Formats: sequence, structure tokens, C-alpha cells
Amino acid sequence: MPTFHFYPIDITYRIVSGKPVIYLYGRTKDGQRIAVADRFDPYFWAIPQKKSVKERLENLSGEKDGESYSVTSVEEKKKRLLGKEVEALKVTVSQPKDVPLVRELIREWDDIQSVHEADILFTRRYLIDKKIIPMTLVVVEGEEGREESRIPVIAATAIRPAEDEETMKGLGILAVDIETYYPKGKGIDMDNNPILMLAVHGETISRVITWKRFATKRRSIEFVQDEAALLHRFREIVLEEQPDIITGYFSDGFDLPYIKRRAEKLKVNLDIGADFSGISLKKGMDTESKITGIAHFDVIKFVRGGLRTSIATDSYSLNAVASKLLGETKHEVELDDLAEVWDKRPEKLEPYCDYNLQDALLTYQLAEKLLPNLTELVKLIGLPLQDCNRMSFSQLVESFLLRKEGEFDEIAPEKPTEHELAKRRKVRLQGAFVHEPTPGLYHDLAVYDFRSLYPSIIASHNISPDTVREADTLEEGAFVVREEKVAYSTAKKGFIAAVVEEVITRRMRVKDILKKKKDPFLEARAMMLKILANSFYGYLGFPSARWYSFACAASVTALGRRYITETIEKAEKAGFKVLYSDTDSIFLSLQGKSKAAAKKFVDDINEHLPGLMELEYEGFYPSGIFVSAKDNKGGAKKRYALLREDGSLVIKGFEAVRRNTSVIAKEVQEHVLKAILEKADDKKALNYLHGVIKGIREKKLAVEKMVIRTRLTKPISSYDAIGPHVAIAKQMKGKGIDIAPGAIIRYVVTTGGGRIRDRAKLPEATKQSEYDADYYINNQIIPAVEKIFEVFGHTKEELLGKGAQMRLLEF
DNA sequence: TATAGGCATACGAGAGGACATCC
DNA sequence: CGATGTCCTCTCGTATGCCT
Repeated sequence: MPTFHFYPIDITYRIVSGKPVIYLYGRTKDGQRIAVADRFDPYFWAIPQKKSVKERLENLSGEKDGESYSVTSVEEKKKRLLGKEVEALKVTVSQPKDVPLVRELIREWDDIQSVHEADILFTRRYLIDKKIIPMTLVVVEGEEGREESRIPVIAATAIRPAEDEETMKGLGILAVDIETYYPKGKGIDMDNNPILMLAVHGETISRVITWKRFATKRRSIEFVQDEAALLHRFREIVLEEQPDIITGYFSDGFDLPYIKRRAEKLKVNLDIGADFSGISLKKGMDTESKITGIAHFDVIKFVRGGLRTSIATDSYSLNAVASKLLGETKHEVELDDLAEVWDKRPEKLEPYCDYNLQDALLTYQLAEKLLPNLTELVKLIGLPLQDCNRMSFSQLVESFLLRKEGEFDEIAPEKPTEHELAKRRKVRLQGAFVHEPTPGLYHDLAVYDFRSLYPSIIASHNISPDTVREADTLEEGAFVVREEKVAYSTAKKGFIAAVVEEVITRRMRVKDILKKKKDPFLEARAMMLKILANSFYGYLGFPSARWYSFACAASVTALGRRYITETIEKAEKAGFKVLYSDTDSIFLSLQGKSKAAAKKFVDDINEHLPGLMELEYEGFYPSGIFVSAKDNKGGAKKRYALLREDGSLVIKGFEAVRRNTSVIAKEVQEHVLKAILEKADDKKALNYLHGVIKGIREKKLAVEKMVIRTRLTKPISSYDAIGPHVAIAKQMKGKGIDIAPGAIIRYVVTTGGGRIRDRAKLPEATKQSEYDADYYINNQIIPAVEKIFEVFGHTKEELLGKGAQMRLLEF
């Protein structure tokens, strides 16, 4: 029997002669594309009330809506449900579609207590049970069958993961980007507006295909007869290139669905899938586009999803993300004019082709850059790239737990019912502790952080839904969280606590190796492990989670508060002055002590911390400033600025780092903070401020500096309070511009009376003489710097330059 | 088909008061 | 002189976007 070593990339199933067959698509070690077909039977778990139900289950079959269903076998297994031993029944049915049918049926039975894991997708069940991890080497025994397929199909007789967990390398990526006919002011219309150009970029290809001829020397531009020919060429290129991954930027919702629709319209057969299928769409809240046998990597879904917390950007445009991750900004063209240029001035199309190709290139580079992260996620979670690409944090955790539960003989708890969900949503979880700072300018600060505070609490105190006990438990050694009136058994490692501990220790090992040698793949692994570890606490408090536990989530934060306040007390006892603290960080004033003493402080703390918990010395800062809150009720939390030893600034919470503040106010605030932190030079900062105010009054500043950007978070019609950005969004909609939730609205406030929203205008339609100087001075600049100058005793009048005049008047 | 909570701030909505005007 | 309308001030709720 021949043996194949191959890396699976995609998975699907089909019913063959009435039986479900799994198809794994991938590439062999020597680069051949193959598919592997394997028989597998769908099943789920039932916990019986009485053992006698087994026989009734075994004989269950019938018909519903003309489709027959049947239970093929029932097996008794000892399992655990939240740590408690149960006699579970493994109910195997004949087809995946029988699973929901049979579940609904038997759920009503009196002798069935509960039904579990019936909602786990068939292909995922297969991967978990066979311990197969996509993009990781698998050994298959079997013969090549005679199926109709683009690539050889091996009928597996045996399949297992390879001994060494070798990861797939050298994947072929093909980036796709289209430009479409899009008349000004009209919405997207896939039925009537053709694709004008299509760019592809891969390792061996970089080309734009378009169907209007113009004179050009670009060898990258290829002309074809018409749109149908363009689609034919796209098909040809995909088949020639045989990519493992097709990538795009929002290609889930735009490029691929558009290509699909146009191909249908023009009757072009886009049979690019390994099984001759085309692009398939999974419609929902947002569309997912899929091609059998090829993984579809939509870069925006990954950047906005799993990597959201690790990549700081206030915009998810291709341009913004590329400049953040690649340090490149693209060359823009006026896309709004494309339709007109196409119709009337085709000789001017070249820049559009360049732009199109550039987008494909940037997307390719982004995919290449992020592939190590996505690959690590695939290896960690064990689901195909297509799925890991689109996962939310809760799905990430849950998929990981489902992969791990077998090691603990656990069965997943059921998803909450609507009623249970409503109940969970009602309770609110107390969060972290934030220490109120005393406003002022400080020198010589040391900053400390608990390393992965919440995950380390979970692991170190065995916090897990299966270890929760009553506070007055008599269980020996149980750890009591008095704040929440619960305790945690220490007799046996809890499922989630053990899993979190494993993630933390794996990350520590990777970090250790990285200290000796740089490695982008290990960097990516460390990053994904951190993201995963940090997601568990939120998951425990997430109402829709299977392993939801209010007690656990509340205990984690309670212990977080306990540890941070204890550390604050110890710092004060050690002679430091505590300036600020938020959740897991502490800012100390050295009070004349040495940096060495500051570094040593962590040892005193760590000596008494349990398990994996650790306080880290984050760094020394020559100066830092905290300001009072607007209402003057004390120091403002989550707003501060620090000066690093290398001269750079750390600004948190201030307008300078907020999107919905005008450019000018951000600039002024940052400038003032810098002057004050570097040299405590408030006089110089004041002079600068007066200069800017004068410039604004005299209308010497560009409109662009006055632009305020605000995100529209919901449909325009559902707003109760109509703010300036909503008013502008309404105007834009009136002009036929497509405005959807998530859009960033830009506006400038112009002169006049009344509400601000009535004076807001689109920046493009605003002249430099029109912006409202008073608004920008009184509502933007002054609020941004007032509290900073207040630290030096400067009043608002002084800031406005009125101080001197008043003194003259008095005199 | 939302991982969690804590917090600052801006602006509109709406109530209530001062004041002017009109009959 | 009371009824009515306008404008201003104040409080509160809504909305956004940050921090950990």
C-alpha cells in the first residue's frame, strides 16, 4: 500500500453512495497537490437519565421533510462534564445532516438529561478526533482512486499525524484585486457594473488584465477582448499558478463575490476549485468566500479580528495597514473618476492599472508578512487557515478548548439557551482597580507590570469552571476568594486552568529560545500564544461561551485587584511614592532612590507571589505628567504622558492619541507635552500656544488641520442623538454616497451660530476662510492643553492671551 | 453572527428660568 | 399683567474612543 506524506490545507466533505466522506486537500512533501478521501461517521454525545435509553436510541430512525435519518450505533463511554464523571452515550448517525435532526428529537425525551457537541461541524470533529493539524505533516496510506477531480484523490486506508510536527513551508500565495465600473455617487452594483481591471500578484506573476486598450509601455498590463475574457484569464492564471493561498483585502465581501457574480452573469465557467466547483459564498452578517482546495486569506479579516489588539491602527484601510506593517504608503489615484476616464479618456487609464497592481502587491506583501502568525494560529488551534483567518477571540478560545478536552476526557457544556443567555447578560462583573493620580509633573519614575496578570492568576490559583466550590467548602487545601464568596479546589488541576498554564509555559519556553536567537516564526508563535492566553479571562465572562463561569471571571478580577493593591502597599512601605496604577501596572516615584533599588523592588514582590505570577520591571522614565479631570473632581485616570530616556514620548488617553480630535489640537497638545516633559519649560510652551491661536484667528492654517474624524457606529436611522458626524453622514447619503456603519466621517466646523452639527461641513467643501476659529480655539485647543498648563498654575485666560491685557486694565 | 470592564470627554436633548414682547 | 416666544444655562443621556 503506497504511503503519502502531505500537508492538508483545506477540508470538506461529500456524501458518496449515501455515506459521508472527508476530503482533505493539500500538498505532498515534494510539492504535488493531492486530495485525500477518508470515511468518517458523524456523532454527538448524550447524557442519559436512565441507562435503558440506550436501546431506544439504537433503534431510532425515521423521516423528516422527506429525508430519512438514522442512528447507526450507540456506545457507552465514561466522560467528564465540568469535572464530574458521567456515563455518556456516543450517538453515531448516518449523515452529518442527521445530527441536528436527532438532537432536536431526543432532547425532548424524559430519559435524556442533556445533549452535547451536536453543533460541532463535521469536518472539525474529524480533525480533532484524528489529531490532524492543517499545514502540519500527515502520513496517509491508500491508493489513488478514479474520481473526477483536478488533482489525484487518494482513498485513505489509514491516516495519522507524522511523528515530527513538521510545518508546511514555501506556500504559493496569489493576491487578487479588482477595480470596477463605479459611477460617481452610485452604490456598488455587481449586476450592472463590470470589472474593468483585475490584478494578480504572486511569486512568478505580477500582472493587470484589462479590456480597454490604450498606449502603454508597461509589460505588466495585459489587454483582453472584453470582461468575459478577463474572467477567463483569471481562471487560467489560477489554474496555472496552483496557489495554496488566494489573498485579497476585503476579498471575502468584495473581490471574490464580485468575480463570482460577473462570471455567472457572463456565463463564464469559473471551475477553479479542486473539485471543479467555483467560488462559493457563505452569507451571513458578512460574507465568507471560499474555493475548494485553496485557502482564502482575507487580510482585513485577520488584522481586524485575531490581531486587533496587537496591531495599533485607527483605520483598517489597506493604505493605513500597509504603512503600519510594511512601512509603505501607496500611491493614490482618484478612484472616483475611474468610470469617467474609462468612458471618455482611456489614454489616461495607465495610472489606474498601476494602482490596481500596487494594491495586489501590497496585499501580497501583507499576506506574506502575516502568514507566520496565521500559520502559528492554525497549528495552535488545529483548524484550517480559512477558519483561523476569520476567528473572533471567543471562537479562538473555544476551538482550542474543544481540541484539548479529549486529554481531560471532558465533554463540552451545551451552548446557553436564549433564556440562560438573558440571565447571564443581566449580571455585571466587577473589573479592575485604577489608582487615582495626583495631578503634577514628576521626575524619576519607575513603571512595573504584572506579566500576563489574568492568565497567571487563572493558572496559579486553579481557577476553572470545574474546580469552583462553595466558599465554606470543607475540601482540604481549597483556595478561598473571599471577595466573591467562592473557593477553588486544589485536589486536581482544573481543565481551563491546566490549559492556560500550558499556554503560558509554552510561551515562556519560546521566549527563552528567542532570547538567544531571533526567529520570525517563533516571534509569531509567542505573539499568538500571548493573544490566546489573554483571551481566556474575557471568554469566561462572555455570556455565549460554553465554558462561561461568572464565578471564575469575577474571581480573576477580584484577585487582580487584591494583588495590585497589596503591591501598592508594599511599594509605599518600601519608601516609594505610588503615582498611578491601572489593572496590572504600577507607576512609582523613586523619591531619591537609585535605579538599582527600583529594579530590586520586583524581587521583594516576586518572592511572595504564587505559581506563574510575576511582577516585571518595565522601565525608568525621567519625567511624567498627570493632570486633573475636567470636572476638577481629582486626578484624571487613563490620561498621562511619560518621557523615555531616549527622548521619545509615551502618551496615553490624551486627545493627542484620539481619532475624534482635530489634527491641530493633537499637534498642539503633543508639542506642549514635549516642552514640559523635556525641560519643564511652560513659558516656551505658552508662547508656542499663543502663536498657534493667532494663526487660527488669522485663518492661516489649512482646512486639513481642522478635520475631525469620527466613526459611524450604527445605521444613521438608529441614532437618538444626532452629532456632527451623523449630520454629515446624512448629507453624504443624500448625495448618493454609500455610508455604512464603520465608516469614518470627516468634517470641519464652520462659523455661524447654533448647534455644532448644523455648522459641520465636508472638508472638501470648506474654504480656509470658513472654519470657525472660536470653535477650534475654545472647543479643541484649549480643552486639550488647559489641564496641562494648570499643573503650572496657568489659567485659561492666560492661555487665551488675556492675562496681560487684564493686568493692564487693572493697572 | 461581540472576549471583559473602567474611564474621560463632547455634544445633543430637554427642562427650567430670565427676559422681552405683545395684547 | 398675563400669555407667549426666545435665548441661555444646567443636567442628563448618548456616543465615541481610549486604557489595561
